[in-house]
Amino acid sequence: MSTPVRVRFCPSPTGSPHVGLIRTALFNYAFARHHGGQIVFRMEDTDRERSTQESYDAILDLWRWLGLDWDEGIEVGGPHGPYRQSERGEIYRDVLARLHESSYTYDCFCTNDEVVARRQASGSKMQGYDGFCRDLTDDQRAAFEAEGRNPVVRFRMPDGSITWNDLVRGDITFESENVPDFALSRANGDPLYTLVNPVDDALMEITHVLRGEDLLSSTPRQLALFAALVELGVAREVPAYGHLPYVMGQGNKKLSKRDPEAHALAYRDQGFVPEGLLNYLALLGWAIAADRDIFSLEEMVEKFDIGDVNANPARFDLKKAEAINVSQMRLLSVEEITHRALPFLKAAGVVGDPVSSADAQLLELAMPLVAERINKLTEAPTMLGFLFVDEADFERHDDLDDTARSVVKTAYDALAGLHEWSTAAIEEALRVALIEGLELKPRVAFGPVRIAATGRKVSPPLFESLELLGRDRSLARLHDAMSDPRSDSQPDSQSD
RNA sequence: GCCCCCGUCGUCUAGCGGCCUAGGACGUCGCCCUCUCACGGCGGUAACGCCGGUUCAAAUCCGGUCGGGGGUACCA
Repeated sequence: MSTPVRVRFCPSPTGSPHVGLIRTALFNYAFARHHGGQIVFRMEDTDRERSTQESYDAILDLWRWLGLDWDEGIEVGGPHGPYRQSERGEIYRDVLARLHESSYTYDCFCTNDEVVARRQASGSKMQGYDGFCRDLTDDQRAAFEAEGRNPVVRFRMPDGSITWNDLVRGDITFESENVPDFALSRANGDPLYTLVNPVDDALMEITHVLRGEDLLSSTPRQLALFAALVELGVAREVPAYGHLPYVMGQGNKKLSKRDPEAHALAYRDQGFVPEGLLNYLALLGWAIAADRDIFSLEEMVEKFDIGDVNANPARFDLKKAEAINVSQMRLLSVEEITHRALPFLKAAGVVGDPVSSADAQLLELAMPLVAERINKLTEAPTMLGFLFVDEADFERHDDLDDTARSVVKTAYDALAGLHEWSTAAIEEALRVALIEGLELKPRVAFGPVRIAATGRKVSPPLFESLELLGRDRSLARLHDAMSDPRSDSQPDSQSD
């Protein structure tokens, strides 16, 4: 009987959440759910300078939008709380005291400049802390304190080597001599990530740590600390570690917060569906099968194996992300697309909030026309606006030249006498008048009519659109278009 | 400098010794479908960084080399 899997989401609420953060969360999610395990969500807000409530809220928004749920942690509570590290100061102070009692740590009074100066003086090529304060005498301590210096607490790295079997990369070994003693708390007493992250993993009984490759080199330090925590009875066991590959941007650098495509929330705002973003992110380092790349979160959970994760960095490709998103959108029903597009339609003022019953009815008829041709939810308002706008506010976004206006006139004449205002009748009338009568190519014939009726070169299918627009509005717009050039000149001025 | 990670089409990847004259997807190019757009269909393009070894056989295993990335904080 193996111990149940427990993983954690542990973002730092600094700035706008990054897609790499989501990728990491997604893999943790898939791993935990695949094994029927639990997910703990804690906020690592020990950096008081950079942590913000705004960022905290954005992270929660994002997780909820994506549907990455958790079992324990912020917002939902649990037996190992509180789940904001800023509220766990007491716990860290206690652990620090116990580590100190057992001489796992020591006070260090050095400034960074002093360390660098000593390194240079000795001609050492090593960097990082040199262990100067490891064995201070009482007199030395007193001297530093007399200077008014406050010490940081450093962890005493044990001798030997540290090896772990990385879930993604296999055996990795560091020699301790290459891992300098590191600080666990600031001189002002504030705990640092180096302490807080392993301590909480221990206390929250995390069994598997899947995190970004950027943290790989801090793993030997955490493992050494963990060994001490186990000795002290703070930790039950050392979790397994797996380091996920980087998400790269353009060129050969990490996708940074500077890159616009790094901001996860932007995808929601640009009209991606969560299924699309998640599916694309899953592809960054993992594949469900050799010949398939469209799948649901549920399918990912079912098939996910951390051992299958690729160790090499993946470049974020917006084009592919968009393509995957389109594929996911096509899998949604018209009703679902309508539901998802509604906030965008409201925001654009295409429909009111709440939606009137007339608009709701029209929407139900119109959405089938656009659901399968929009690639992002934000395209819905652009495509549907012409149907909902008041006639007084209707405007044409594309121009008509004289030839086009004469086509519109012919179309108007053909439609004005129509007995039945249906898609089929409209199409028949326009084809007879324009294709057969004027002998025009379809695109030359219908383009001007489209612009006249919808205001744009791109719209839902024309005949259906005219039917939905209704006879009166359609004819009025055509009439307006054929007689009202947007320039100063009048249409009949040239016949003088 | 030192330490660690990584190396298959432009990009994401499949491949875990023979099924590979290396498969899929995105991109790109050409064609088809077509009332616009989007979708869709067909076809083309394009990769195992290099050098050694192990083996009857290597993209797959080993060593080296080169290249890329990260770390080397009182950030996370």
